[in-house]
Amino acid sequence: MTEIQKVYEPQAVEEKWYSFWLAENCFAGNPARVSAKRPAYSIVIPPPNVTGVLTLGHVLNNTIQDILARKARMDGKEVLWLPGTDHAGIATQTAVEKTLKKQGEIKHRDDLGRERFLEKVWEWKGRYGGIIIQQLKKLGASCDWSRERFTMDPHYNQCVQAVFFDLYKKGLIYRGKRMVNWCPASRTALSDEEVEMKEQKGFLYYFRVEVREKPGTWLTIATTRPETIPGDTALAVNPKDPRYAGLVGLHAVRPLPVEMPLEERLIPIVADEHVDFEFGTGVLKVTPAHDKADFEIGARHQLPVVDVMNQDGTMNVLAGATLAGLDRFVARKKAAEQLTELGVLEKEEPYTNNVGFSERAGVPVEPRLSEQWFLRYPSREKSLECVVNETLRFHPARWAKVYEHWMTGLQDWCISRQLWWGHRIPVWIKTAGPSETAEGWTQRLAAEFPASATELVVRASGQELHAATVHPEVQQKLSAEGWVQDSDVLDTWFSSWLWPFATMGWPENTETLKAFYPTTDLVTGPDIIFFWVARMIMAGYEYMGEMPFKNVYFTGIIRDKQGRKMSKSLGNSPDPLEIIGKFGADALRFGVMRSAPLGQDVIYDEQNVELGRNFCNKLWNACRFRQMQGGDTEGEINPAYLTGDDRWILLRLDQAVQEVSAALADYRFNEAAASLYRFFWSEYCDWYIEASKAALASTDTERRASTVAVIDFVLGHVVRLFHPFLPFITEELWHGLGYSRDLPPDQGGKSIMYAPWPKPFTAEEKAYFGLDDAVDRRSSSKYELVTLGRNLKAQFGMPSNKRVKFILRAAGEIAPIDVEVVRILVNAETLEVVGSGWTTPKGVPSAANAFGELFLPLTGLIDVASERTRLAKELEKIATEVGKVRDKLANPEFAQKVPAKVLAEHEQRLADWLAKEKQVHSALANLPEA
RNA sequence: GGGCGAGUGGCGCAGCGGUUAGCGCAGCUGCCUUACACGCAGUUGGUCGGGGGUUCGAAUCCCUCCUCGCCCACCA
Repeated sequence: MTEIQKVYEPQAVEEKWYSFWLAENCFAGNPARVSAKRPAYSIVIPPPNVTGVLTLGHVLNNTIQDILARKARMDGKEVLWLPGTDHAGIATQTAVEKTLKKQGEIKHRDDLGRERFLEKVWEWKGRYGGIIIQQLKKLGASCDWSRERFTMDPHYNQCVQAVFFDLYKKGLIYRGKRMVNWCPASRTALSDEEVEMKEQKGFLYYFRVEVREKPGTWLTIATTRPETIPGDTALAVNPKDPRYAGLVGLHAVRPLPVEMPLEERLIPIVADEHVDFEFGTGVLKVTPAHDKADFEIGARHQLPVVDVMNQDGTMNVLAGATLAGLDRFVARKKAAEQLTELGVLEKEEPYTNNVGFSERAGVPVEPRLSEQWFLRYPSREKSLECVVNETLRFHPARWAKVYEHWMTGLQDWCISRQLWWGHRIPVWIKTAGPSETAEGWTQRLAAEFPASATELVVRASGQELHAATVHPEVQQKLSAEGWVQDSDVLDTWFSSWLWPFATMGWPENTETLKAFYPTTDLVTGPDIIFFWVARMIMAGYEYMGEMPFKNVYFTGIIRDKQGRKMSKSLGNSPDPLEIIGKFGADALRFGVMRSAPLGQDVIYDEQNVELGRNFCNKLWNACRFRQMQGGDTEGEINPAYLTGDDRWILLRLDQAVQEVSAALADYRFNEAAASLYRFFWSEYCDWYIEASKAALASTDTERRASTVAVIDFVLGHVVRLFHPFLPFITEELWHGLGYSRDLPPDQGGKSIMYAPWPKPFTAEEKAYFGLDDAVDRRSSSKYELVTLGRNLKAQFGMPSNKRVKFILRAAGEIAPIDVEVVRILVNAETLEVVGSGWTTPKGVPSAANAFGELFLPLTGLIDVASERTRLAKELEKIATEVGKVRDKLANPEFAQKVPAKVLAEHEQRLADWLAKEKQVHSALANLPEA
């Protein structure tokens, strides 16, 4: 540290080191360096939306990835953390469209047309596309930026097309007219996963219809959607329902549209198992065009399908003159009014039911019959199996169940979207003319383009011919011949699912793929387990023959203090960049990680970041303290000079190294952070540094040098252990303290990120430094006695800075250095050491433990009565505990059944309490008469 | 309706068969003791959601109930 400031100021330090890392190419993952001795470690980033901005969710997610990547580098692995962004079809298109509308440029995207609109989106991407990447850099993310990918890169587009083509060829992709989830706001189909069920308050409308063949016979029907009545093409009852047994096969008169001739409003009454006769009246109106279940009933009974709605959710002419043109929700009310006017509405009751919402647009989806592309998922068995048998591990493991459940009930995936921003479907369509056949076209094109044989499939589909091809010349030819390319694009996730290998150069078998696929860890939120994780696994097996990652770590969701999800609309989502500006990136990282238990939601509280900031400052100052001591950097530790405190801190360090390594291996980041925090703050700073001041003040230069060497040893470990969490400050300290000095560049000489991860001591090292349990116990009990001594002062109302005289009667031999340590720690003016023969003067408060006895001679200043009360209270507590242990031991069954070890423990505990009781008794007896 | 997760001092968490139930924050009381007031020392709070059971022994295992959160599910 060139400049020693009292307070750590992160901004300049962060700038400096991030530029340094980039300039030195520290983040590059190089397949050529991978070997048996240097194994590969890889992560692909969950690509954020290209036009997105950093949220706390990203902070959590990417900090975890960065910790994993940095730890792996320190473990000597060749690390590739591959970054990039996602084109995010609907989200981006809607955002751009909205902005253009707001700016008054257009009313609808149709005003621009496909080409010009796409130009605008690319323009937008150019303007805002880099923001989130820059923000990730501020966080300290150690991605290999030279490999940044975008899901609409030309190469990536080729991958998507190739995969589409391949699946089409395999017959897994098909086109069909089916019920899909239609979003009237975005005017596109959605997959089932993009639909969110929400409770909706509405009404259940009861209306009646007359049976044509039995005038005077009326049936009452309950529905939540009266506006779809004009689309009803049947009534259905359960075949087992005795109430309606005689009516099946007859007809009812549909009330709407009113202007329609009665004969055209006759609909059959059919019997279908699907009808629940407990619900409503047991009579179901069947609207095949606007309900998935109804569609199926319709199919079973060959009912006509009458679509009464437009793409945008307004009613069309088939809904009748009154409803036509109205929005579906307005039409609902209007239809109810019409029923009232007709006198057939019996009642409306308030009713709450589940309605599917488009998760992007936030409006109810409309089940709608339309022509779409579907995918029957490939490689399903392997994908299910690998998670079930834990070849691919989920952390926490419970998500495996969720995955299993979904994989078991897999439905085909609707992959086409009626959008413009995305990968256009590589299929050309033509209405088949007379004598035109798929075979004919295949032969013709194959003759003209011999190389196209494996890149072209022509199929007949009803009246149409479909030519799927990834061959550019064939594509041109088809256009020239009057074929028209399908105007739909693919679901964004149809490109994202290729991410782990498409970003590494697939379909070529690149060096990168060979070295880094499958990736090691994937870090993502459980909310995209189906959207992304599951699909990547299937794509991985299908195209690489192997799983895409070995581990998936599912983060929690970031919530605010009140436990609410962070959201823009609630305004409870703080800007991470502002937080970084205020507290520093390390502070944010540490604050978030400390409060992020494995797989548990994270409550975000700025206080945690403040704590992180304070922690960095503490670390800074502890290193500053070291620097003020001068002396050689990382000198030799001479075992002959090690104090009890030195040995104790080395033992505790060893413990911390083990704890942190184990926690990180299990993805228990918060525990790793907590271990480090505790070790560094409570053990190293609060006890060791203070105790070491005795040795540092020593005139014995050897002793002093040895302690400085211990400090360097511990700090050198501490900064490395912290580096994955706090990359910036640790880099600064690593160089500032000169720990990088004698190391080769690839082992920490250049950057701490290549310094080896600390290892626990070997048995030999422990023996060499004389580290054993006895050392630990003795120092611990020394510190415990210090605490008791401090308590004495506090109890007698002495300010902690008041330097008084203490007397110590040690339980055994005591080294002179320890006397000085105790003196400093209790902040005594003098500490007089007396022998066991020393008699206690009357009225001197004392405290004792295994280490010895401390006396605080106050020469008559103490309040005898309150001291008596205090000791009496203490005795009371001891008596309770003694009682508890005695009762246990007295229980014959206890002695019989309990393991010997536990029995011994209890006996020891009793002895300890009794000893303590004796001490308190004598202290009490020692009080002067009142 | 099914599945999952969580209920421990004011707040956030740890402990998951045997400890005097821990930790951090906040609170309170002293302190600017020359690394750090983004700090130091000391300290008040809980009997572990309710009930039942297993056990020599339960916050920890089992059963049941309650509360909260998430996911899945075509009852109109």
